[in-house]
Amino acid sequence: MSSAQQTQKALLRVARDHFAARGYQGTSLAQISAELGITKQGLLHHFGSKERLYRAVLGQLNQDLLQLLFAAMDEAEDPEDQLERFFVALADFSQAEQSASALVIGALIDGPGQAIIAQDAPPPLQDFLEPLVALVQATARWQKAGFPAALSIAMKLLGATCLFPAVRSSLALRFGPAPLGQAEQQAGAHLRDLVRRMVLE
Amino acid sequence: MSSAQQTQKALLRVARDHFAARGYQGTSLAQISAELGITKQGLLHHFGSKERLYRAVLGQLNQDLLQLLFAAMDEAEDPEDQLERFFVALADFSQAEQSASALVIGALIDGPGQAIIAQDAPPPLQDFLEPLVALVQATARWQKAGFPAALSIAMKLLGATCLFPAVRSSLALRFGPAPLGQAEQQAGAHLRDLVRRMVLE
DNA sequence: TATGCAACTTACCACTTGGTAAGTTATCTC
DNA sequence: GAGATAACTTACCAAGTGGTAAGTTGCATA
Repeated sequence: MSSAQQTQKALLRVARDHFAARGYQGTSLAQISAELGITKQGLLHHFGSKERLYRAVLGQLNQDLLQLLFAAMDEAEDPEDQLERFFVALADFSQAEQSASALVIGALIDGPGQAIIAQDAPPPLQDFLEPLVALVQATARWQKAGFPAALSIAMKLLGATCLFPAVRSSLALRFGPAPLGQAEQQAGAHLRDLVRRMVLE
Repeated sequence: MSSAQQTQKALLRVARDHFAARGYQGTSLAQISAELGITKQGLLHHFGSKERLYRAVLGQLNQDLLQLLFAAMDEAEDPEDQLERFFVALADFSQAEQSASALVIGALIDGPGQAIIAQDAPPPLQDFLEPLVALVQATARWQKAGFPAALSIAMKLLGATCLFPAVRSSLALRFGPAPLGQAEQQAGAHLRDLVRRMVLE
């Protein structure tokens, strides 16, 4: 990997954490570049604008999610098992990369529609959402219910998976770090149970 | 009701919609006051600061959620039925008041921890979260699992309920308004099913 | 050694942000 | 009618925003 790609990856990593922790509007290029030890304009040199930087972060996230999804689809035969594996993998991923779930929620909430992302650009995470909904629709339980039903179910599963990791630090302040640690340990099993119950007849 | 209270309610309503649609950081006092037809300083006169205005909005939301929760608890005997009724009521409420679910997610994500809300102040929605978790813990399935498990389950149910309404407009742009309308119609039934499957043994 | 180019930096810029100070107007009570 | 108080307004302000322009540095290749 060239050193240019290395630096870009480092920039993206720091930018991703800032966007995840404070949202798009709450993140300033000055903050990111200060943490990187470069000037704001050095950051702009690589990505051109704040919006393009955000899109690059979401593009990376999109790839990560797609990789999790396809890996889960390779590991199992039935769509039901594939979904279960994917969401558990997503929960694990969100636990390891604290930023992921907050980014997912943020990208969905202020993805298109608001002025953050240009309307002609492809909506962020769309490449990931479409096969996910298709996978829900491939299950025996939901294949006759139509696309809107599959979309509704997919969003419920995604919400159940992503909210907890995204608000983890907030909950730790509310209920104490010890209960939160225990809750986090059990979250994976609970999620597996939830997905199975929603996907099996 | 005095006219002062009436105007304050109108201010809160408009502010709530802005905070819900664009988040705390993305909302400016100038935008809110422009929509209200008053000056930014007229708005500050009532609430003192942006943070206090936000806290007032979240306080109102907290009351609304508590009312839904207690109403559900009055309507049924078993904690399982109470939970089912509450989450369906919350979904209906989120459909009527488009801002509610986005506010819930926002309040949880950037509630305490970040610099938005002063750390000594009580965390927003805490009065609502505690009885909700307690209600989960009162069910036969989860009462032996301990508080952390109940917290994990409560957040999953909340995420499953709130994500879809919060990202509704974004999804409408992605998949078209017609499928979204159908998905919205079925979301209540899906949610009822999900809560029941997670709460019953 | 010369050329070119990516990777920056310094210096700005126009604009918006939340917030303060002081003054004005209307309303309500005594 | 007098006085107080709530409900504003106009006029600012310092700080921070994303972004542009122009220059500098260092390295790779011809």
